[in-house]
Amino acid sequence: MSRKEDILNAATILFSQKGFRDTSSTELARATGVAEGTVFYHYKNKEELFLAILKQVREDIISEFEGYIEKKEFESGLDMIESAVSFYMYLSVKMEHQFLLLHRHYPYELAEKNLKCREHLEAIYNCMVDIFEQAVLLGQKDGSIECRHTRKTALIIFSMVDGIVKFKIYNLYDAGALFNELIETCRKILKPVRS
Amino acid sequence: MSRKEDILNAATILFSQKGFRDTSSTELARATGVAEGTVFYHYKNKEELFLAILKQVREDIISEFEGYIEKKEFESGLDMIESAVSFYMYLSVKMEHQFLLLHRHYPYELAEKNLKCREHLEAIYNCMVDIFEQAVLLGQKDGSIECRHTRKTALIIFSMVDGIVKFKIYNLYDAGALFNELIETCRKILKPVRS
DNA sequence: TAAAAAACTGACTGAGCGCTCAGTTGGTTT
DNA sequence: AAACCAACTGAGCGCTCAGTCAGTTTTTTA
Repeated sequence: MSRKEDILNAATILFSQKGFRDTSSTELARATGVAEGTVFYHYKNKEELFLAILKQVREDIISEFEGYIEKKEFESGLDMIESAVSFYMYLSVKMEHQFLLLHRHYPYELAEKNLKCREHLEAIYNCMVDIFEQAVLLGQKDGSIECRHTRKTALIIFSMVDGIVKFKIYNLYDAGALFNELIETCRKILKPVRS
Repeated sequence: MSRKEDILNAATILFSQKGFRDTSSTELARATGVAEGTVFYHYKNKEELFLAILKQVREDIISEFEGYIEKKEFESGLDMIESAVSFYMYLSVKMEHQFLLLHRHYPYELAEKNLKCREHLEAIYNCMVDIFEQAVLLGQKDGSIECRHTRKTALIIFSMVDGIVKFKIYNLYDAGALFNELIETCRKILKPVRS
């Protein structure tokens, strides 16, 4: 792995754990095992390094999700939603640093003034909500799901899962303990009413 | 209002908008209209000021919620849940600075090393989840709600609403547009299955 | 009304910050 | 062997920061 990648990887962890502002360039250099100047040789400043990280996060998360959706076969739309929820929870552990970074405030602050940053964030969220939406659409066709507003329902399911993951990340509640309940809740929200 | 309160109020807004680290003591002083030394006369350092803010947030949010629950009469447990959800969304606008502060990462980071901070955060979340739980319990008694795990269900409903509010705060999606859908989703999650 | 106490001031400090740049290195080309 | 180059180094620069403190003003007390 190149030095440039080393710096990016170390910075991903440090920024996610300590925050962008609270991670000094001295720390970045020491964590990577290079001189401070090397950091700025590869990235012209801290902000550019952060954007490079976000680009990487975007590519990693999207390729993970799309790879998963492509590979797996789903019995129904409802099954696809449940799978997507499970996979999101699994990814939040596997890619904990990246997810922690996305649950910090800095990216959204930077997005206010930096178009590229906003683009990365939107790409990440759109990819994920799109998959939920696809699943709802599929379920509406095959009859496993019944709901009025496809996009809005996808958003609500997503925000519910994301909210649970946030609780875990912030050490407020254990997300794992809520997993079964979460899947059951999805079914309740989406399953056709038997009347 | 005393100077001390002035500083606390100005700091609440600045910390919520710019973050703890990115708000300098010079800025705090200028925003309040006092000398820099005055800030440190009343609060021995920035962290203590932050804790004082969090204590205030805790008291304000809890008194708002408890005041609301005490005053209002609810037709049923389900009605109480819906009211609580609405009230949470209403409060997130009315007390936008306080809510924004709670959606930042800093409080949870400080909570890792500062017991008092952790206590404030837990008190805030417990108060809110408790109200949701009370409503679920009430609904289980009066038949308007059917669910297996009271606390877990309360947590999921809460995290869903909190997730939606986060989207609004981070400028990703408009929470208002999702309000009706949100209430409808609560009903789906909680209403007894008519079979 | 004088003394004491509390509130307040703002210039100042040392530490730490992001970032620069002149210089070194080791490998490749001429 | 001379010239070249990208990669890398780390001391140091200008600047900002949280926090201090000696001194002043305002309020309370006796």
